[in-house]
Amino acid sequence: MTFDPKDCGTCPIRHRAVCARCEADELDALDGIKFYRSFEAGQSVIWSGDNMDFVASVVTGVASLSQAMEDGRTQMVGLLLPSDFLGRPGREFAAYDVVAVSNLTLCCFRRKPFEQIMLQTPHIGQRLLEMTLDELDAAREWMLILGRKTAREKIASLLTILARREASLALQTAENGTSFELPLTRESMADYLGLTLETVSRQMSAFKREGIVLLEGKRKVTIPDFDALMAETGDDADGGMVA
Amino acid sequence: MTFDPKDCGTCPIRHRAVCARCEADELDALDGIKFYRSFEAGQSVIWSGDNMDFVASVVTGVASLSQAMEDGRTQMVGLLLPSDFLGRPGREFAAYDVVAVSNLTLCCFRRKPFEQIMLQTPHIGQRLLEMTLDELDAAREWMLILGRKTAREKIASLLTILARREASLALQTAENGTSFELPLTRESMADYLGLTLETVSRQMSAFKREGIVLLEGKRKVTIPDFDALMAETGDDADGGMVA
DNA sequence: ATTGCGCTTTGACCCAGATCAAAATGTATG
DNA sequence: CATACATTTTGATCTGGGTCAAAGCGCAAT
Repeated sequence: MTFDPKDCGTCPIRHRAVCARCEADELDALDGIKFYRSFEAGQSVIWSGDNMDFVASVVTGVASLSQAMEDGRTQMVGLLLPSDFLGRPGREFAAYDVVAVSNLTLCCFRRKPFEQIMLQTPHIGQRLLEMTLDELDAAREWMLILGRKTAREKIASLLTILARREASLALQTAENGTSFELPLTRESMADYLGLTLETVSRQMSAFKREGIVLLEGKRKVTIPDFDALMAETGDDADGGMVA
Repeated sequence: MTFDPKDCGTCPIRHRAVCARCEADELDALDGIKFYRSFEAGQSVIWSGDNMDFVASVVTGVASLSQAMEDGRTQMVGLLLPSDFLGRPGREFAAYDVVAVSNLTLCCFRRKPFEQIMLQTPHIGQRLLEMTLDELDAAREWMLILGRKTAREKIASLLTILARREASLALQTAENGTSFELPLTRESMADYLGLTLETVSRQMSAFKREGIVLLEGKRKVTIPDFDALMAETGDDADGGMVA
């Protein structure tokens, strides 16, 4: 099925995005205020403090939210994958720097009318609440990673998270281990984890040396034994994230 | 005005909590499923993984949410002050350890009926969404602190946050600087900031020695020059948190 | 093929904060 | 008011990850 921007029925994130619970007439209302925007890998979507007159769903690709300190230190505070929501209803100015980590397509809604529609459409607010609560849980797991884990555990945790997301969004798990395209550069990984890119590189090399991950080229990652990787995250064995 | 548990009109968090936007009849519905619980400083409210059949608003006092790793490392991931919401509608088991940091009073709602009422009362869902978005912003500011700030900047940031909260909840700023009761032990501060308690103590001593904060006893904190403290946080001078 | 450029790897060294240990403050209890 | 226990402070030492520096890739453009 190819994606026809005119028809939400063909949209790849139709049943996971903020519009997931909408009925046909509700989709029509949204359709009237929506437009698509695309960005190439590396491009900036918006800068913190800029006026932001839209909110959006990530349709394809990956975007990062990050905060910068004036001396240049940077911390990624959000990683948006397909179906994730960008922006905050009621907020006029962007709170974070948003960058297209890979090629990116957004389904944008003009903010003011979106807020209006939201008032009349409980389904949207309900879904947004659910998504926001999920993001808050993810942020809290991330805080444990940032505050208490070693560099090695941080890398293992990130790979685990990416592998799981891949598995949930995609295809099937090949028997010979999980395998996916790393959407992040070493620097982005460092910004995600509160490390330097050198430390990220060293730990990746260590995992490669130990056979816990296999690297083809710089970006293709294969995890032959997912449990072995999990054991390095420092988390409970029983995959019991957010119990 | 003294607080009469029978009458939401006298409730100190009436216009900030999850029920802030409720009309009289909506409050009545909530009233039918609510009950109060109190905890002494240090007591556990609930353990991660426990069955949690209520959600709640903090009425008075302070509670912490934290995550523990099996080897004992602990990271605080939420600090709930009066009017903050505890629990997640639709979630059966607690995701975090919740501890009463100071003496604590909760206004609890039985979870199942609360979820029911929420479906019929957009005002509650709307307010909860707003509060959750605020918490997500706070979590993201916190992630910058955990990932990129020095110990000194972390302490300054925490004191700034507490002082600001105090200022917003309370009275007036005395001309001779802000002053408040530190609700956290050195260990809790360490858990909040991803440090050890020794490092927290050393940095507090340094600020005291430099006259940036004044300590009476172990808990009473006075900040003679708020801008001087702000300058130590590493944030933009123009107080422009979450722009 | 060669140059250039962005990204990654690797090495050598250093330091902020962790760890280990002890003393100094409270502050409850009998 | 002495004892016991929790909390905090301070000191001495160690180390994981940061910093600085220099090679190694790929890959695109000429």
